[in-house]
Amino acid sequence: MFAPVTSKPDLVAQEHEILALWRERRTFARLRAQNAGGPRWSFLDGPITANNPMGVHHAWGRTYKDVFQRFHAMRGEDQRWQNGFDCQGLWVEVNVERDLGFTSKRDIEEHGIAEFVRLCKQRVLTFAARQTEQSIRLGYWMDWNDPDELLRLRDLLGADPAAEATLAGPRGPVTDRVEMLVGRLGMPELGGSYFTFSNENNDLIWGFLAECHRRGWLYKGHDTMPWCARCGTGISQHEMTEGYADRTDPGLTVRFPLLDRPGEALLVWTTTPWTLTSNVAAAVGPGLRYVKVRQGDSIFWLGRGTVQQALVGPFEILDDRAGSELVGWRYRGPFDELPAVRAGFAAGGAGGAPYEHVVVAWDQVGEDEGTGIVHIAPGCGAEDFALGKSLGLPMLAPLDEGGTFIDGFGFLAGRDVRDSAEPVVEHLKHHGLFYRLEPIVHRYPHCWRCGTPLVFRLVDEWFVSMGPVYDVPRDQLTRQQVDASLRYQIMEVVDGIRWLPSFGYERELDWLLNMHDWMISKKRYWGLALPIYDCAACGSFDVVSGREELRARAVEGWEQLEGHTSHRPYVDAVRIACRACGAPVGRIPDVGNPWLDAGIVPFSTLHYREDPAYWQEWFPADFVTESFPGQFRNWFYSMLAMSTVLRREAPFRTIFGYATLFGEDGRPMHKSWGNAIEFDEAAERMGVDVMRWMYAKARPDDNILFGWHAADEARRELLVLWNVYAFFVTYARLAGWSPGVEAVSPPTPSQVAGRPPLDRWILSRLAGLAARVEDRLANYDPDSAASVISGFIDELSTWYLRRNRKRFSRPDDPADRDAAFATLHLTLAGLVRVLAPLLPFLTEAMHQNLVVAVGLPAPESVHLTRWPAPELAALRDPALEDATGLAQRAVDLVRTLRSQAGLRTRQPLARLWIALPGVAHPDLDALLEVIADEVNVKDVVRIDDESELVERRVKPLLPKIGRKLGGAIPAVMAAARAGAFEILADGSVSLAGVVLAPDEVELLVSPRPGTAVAHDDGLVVVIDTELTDALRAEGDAREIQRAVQDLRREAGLDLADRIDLCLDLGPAATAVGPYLDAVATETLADSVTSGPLPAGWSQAGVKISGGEVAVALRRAAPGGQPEAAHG
RNA sequence: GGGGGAGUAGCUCAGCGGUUAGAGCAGGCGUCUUAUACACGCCACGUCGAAGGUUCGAAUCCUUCCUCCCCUACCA
Repeated sequence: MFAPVTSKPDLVAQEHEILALWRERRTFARLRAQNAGGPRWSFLDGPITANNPMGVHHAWGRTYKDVFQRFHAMRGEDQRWQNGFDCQGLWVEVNVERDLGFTSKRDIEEHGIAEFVRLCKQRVLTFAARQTEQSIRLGYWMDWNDPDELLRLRDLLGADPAAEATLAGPRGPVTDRVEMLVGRLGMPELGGSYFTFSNENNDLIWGFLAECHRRGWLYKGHDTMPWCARCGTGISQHEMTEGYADRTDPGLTVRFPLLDRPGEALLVWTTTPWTLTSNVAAAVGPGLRYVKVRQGDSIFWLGRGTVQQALVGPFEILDDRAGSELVGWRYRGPFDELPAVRAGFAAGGAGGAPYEHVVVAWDQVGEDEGTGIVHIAPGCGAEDFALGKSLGLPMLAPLDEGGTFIDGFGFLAGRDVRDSAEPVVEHLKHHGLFYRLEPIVHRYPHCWRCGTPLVFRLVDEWFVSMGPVYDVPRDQLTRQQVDASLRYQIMEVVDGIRWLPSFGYERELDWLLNMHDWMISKKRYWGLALPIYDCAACGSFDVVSGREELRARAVEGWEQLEGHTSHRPYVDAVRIACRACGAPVGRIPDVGNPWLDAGIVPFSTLHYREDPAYWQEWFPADFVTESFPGQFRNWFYSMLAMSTVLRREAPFRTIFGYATLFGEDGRPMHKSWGNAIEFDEAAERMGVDVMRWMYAKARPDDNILFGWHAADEARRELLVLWNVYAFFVTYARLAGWSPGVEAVSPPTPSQVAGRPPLDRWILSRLAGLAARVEDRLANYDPDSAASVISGFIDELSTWYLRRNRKRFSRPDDPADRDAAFATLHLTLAGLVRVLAPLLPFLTEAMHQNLVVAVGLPAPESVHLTRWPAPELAALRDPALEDATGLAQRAVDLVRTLRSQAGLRTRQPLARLWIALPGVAHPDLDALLEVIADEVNVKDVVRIDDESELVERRVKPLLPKIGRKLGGAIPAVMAAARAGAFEILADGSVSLAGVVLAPDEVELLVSPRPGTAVAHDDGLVVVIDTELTDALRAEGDAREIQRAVQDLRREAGLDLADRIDLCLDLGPAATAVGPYLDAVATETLADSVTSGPLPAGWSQAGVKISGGEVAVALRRAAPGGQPEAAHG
């Protein structure tokens, strides 16, 4: 017997029950065991940063991951089920700093790097545990670590990283030092999620870098890079994605007095006053015109095209020269008295001779902004650096890592660059160099992590060369050219990948073509220790390929690393002998760009090094998916680059990208905007199946607008399904119906041949659904799968069930009733399997009741069943589906007609005529009865010739005749609309003085007003609107019945309660009398009496055609009627 | 700054040469229903961002402009 089902389910409570059920029965472990050894489907998880609780935007991607994994599991495919956590890098550092109240790198060093790194590891474990719990709540099936164990490990790490501890692994307990256990997480002996801080991950990155070095692609660059003063690190081009934001800066115009032209000065504009301290040149455009102007006592030089924007107040033009004539003029710099400037100029530029400020030519100079004369500080700007390098100018670098002016910069020394604008301006004013200051708003790069505006700083960083860009199309490159350029090799790999949506392919290629070399170093603490050994003695450098090599080559400090993971500070202690000169050399202090950590995952997690056979089996991944904004230059890129270097092949076959999640108002979720929804809150208020349904239905390449209203909409849809299920269970319980064994064996067409056409129809639709959804999911098209399912639920509810409702509640034909139950049961049980990957909880709840609770010999979880399409395939009957579709449309047409004629459906009609030209199907007669029943018509008459019921129209086909007729078109169209045409014998049409060939027009039929409606297939329906007294009386009886049913509900009666009924019919009594038996049956009335209504009964009035009628009822005394209760 | 996309009903969007511009949601009215949750029917003259142009015909193609979004960038 099925367990009772409420029509108002508590989905959230139910989800918690299902989670407990899965835990208790170890359902996921059984699924893995069941599929072990099956054909492989390799999914590679993009690691989620374990730095905060997961958000609803993560839940979107994780829903996709779970849907596809569950789907492939239902096809019997073996999978790895490994989640990943991204662990290293600035994300974590910034939060740990914040927790500790740190504001600079000095704070970290004073606190101790070892302790800081340990806190970073602990933070990762904290949020890995948290995200694990949340993911489990989402129904995301993965080989999760026990979150409590992760937290225990975190606490042990905090207590004593060197202590021994034991973890339970899939192959038995593993004992090691706590720190090393943390480093071994995700390895086969421990199982569970992979962590990018793992020993294996870091070691394989060393191998990758060593390989880059072996090929000569790794180098140290000396350049001005964008730099975050707060984080104390360079920002690579890869990280600039979300780094630009509008910012207001001082737009400062200053005077550079000319040494050889007394009283004259260059006017120079800058938005970064601090860089004036390091000015070495002023650049003019050699092709631009420059003018000398007088303003009061002052004489300035500036670009002719800039005088309006740059000058304040009246001026007089005294001279006009080409920029090239200004080149070589000497001027006095704004900060010449600073020791650092004097020293730098004395040392000179590339030539070594002492240097003076001078005007130089630069073809990049424009006149759109500023004064047409550009202040050049090669130590403070990327383009300045390039220019300075080409001209051999001296370079002044005023800032240290923390963005503080270094010694030698006088009154600015020790001052933070972010607070330097005002003192610089004061200094200029004091020295008479100030001209003008006004704020300017412009796009300026900011640190992607902490939001601090970046400065440009002269630094040494390490790069992986992407190779040359050739000035020819890709298909004209030679083999040698490609072999010499990593970027083109990656492009070749990209060619072999399926990109969804397809524009991803173009975008990735575009990025690859335009990207700069990959800056991999970060002057930070928590991250991959770059295995680069840069020898100060001889200037050569070496890259160590792994921890084993380091051990073998260590000449000192190994004992300090022993027992620790290869992180700072312990790894910094090790020195090796320089291969070139033999001197002991230590590691550079830099850590790695975090995308190295995620990019190596196709190798590290698949045991590339330790188990090549395993790697061969699972590489490349069949599928990866992440949100695409930003990932083209991050995870996608780093995986592609690393796989290309190591193997020159694609690390994944299909990549599925999806867009961005916003709040319901279309803006990014933001706590202070009130549109943010936390994952936990969403899960416990809307339920995760509702969330998953929203995600599944969203178009992946569109942004999703997530909110409570959207959730209500999704929930309503799920409740339609739930209500079908609740209906089924309610009536099956009332009827005492249970499914037989045949309910779980694939039904054959002959088994269902005797059932009514609508039964066979819904089963055919189900079979089609399973096939279609399989096709969609196999092609990574989840939204289309969801909408197909949506359509099916709709027709199951509003057509199949609506039409067949009575069959479930009537005992008069038990065979038919059982057929209805069996059909609906099979349909629901099958639908649940098709939906299982998308809605794991709702479907499991239904499966438990529909299949498991009644003892059917089937898997104990819907997620252990196989994809149902193959076993259902034989039930497909396209011809029946077509015929039924026609009937559905006919019903729609009749409803429209009734509505137009003011005849409610409750009022029976004598007959309708229907024309079905050319339709023949063995079930047609039965379907016509379905129509008659649905629209409450006594008799359906099929006619072949609809000509008397319709009028003809002609529709000229404009695309065909447009060119030919030209200006005559308006007249032709008007004639067609007016019906002023003649159909000639050969089928051509004459109108408005023109004859159109048969293939130039379309002949249509349309209803004569007030009678019928034609449909596109030539389907025509007409109703007989004439009402006889008998029809009216029957309609009245139905009206009374409706009133009684409403009254039952008002009185709070149960579905099966029997009643005593009393009617005060008045003059209508005679006419309605013959139909009262039927009313009694439908309303479960044991007795029907007439006359004045008894006091104390529930009462109501109802209008019928014959006047006003009053009804009253009460619950009948139990046992008053021997007949068994039936709905 | 460069490149791309988009501006259509209150909201989300479809239509992308064919004369009467559609759908879903929200709203209004009605119908059906002891599955009370729905569903169905009807209701949209909206300057199709603005202005020009091409055409028999423009939301659709072209030009200019306005607004927004995305990608991209070393601009002072």
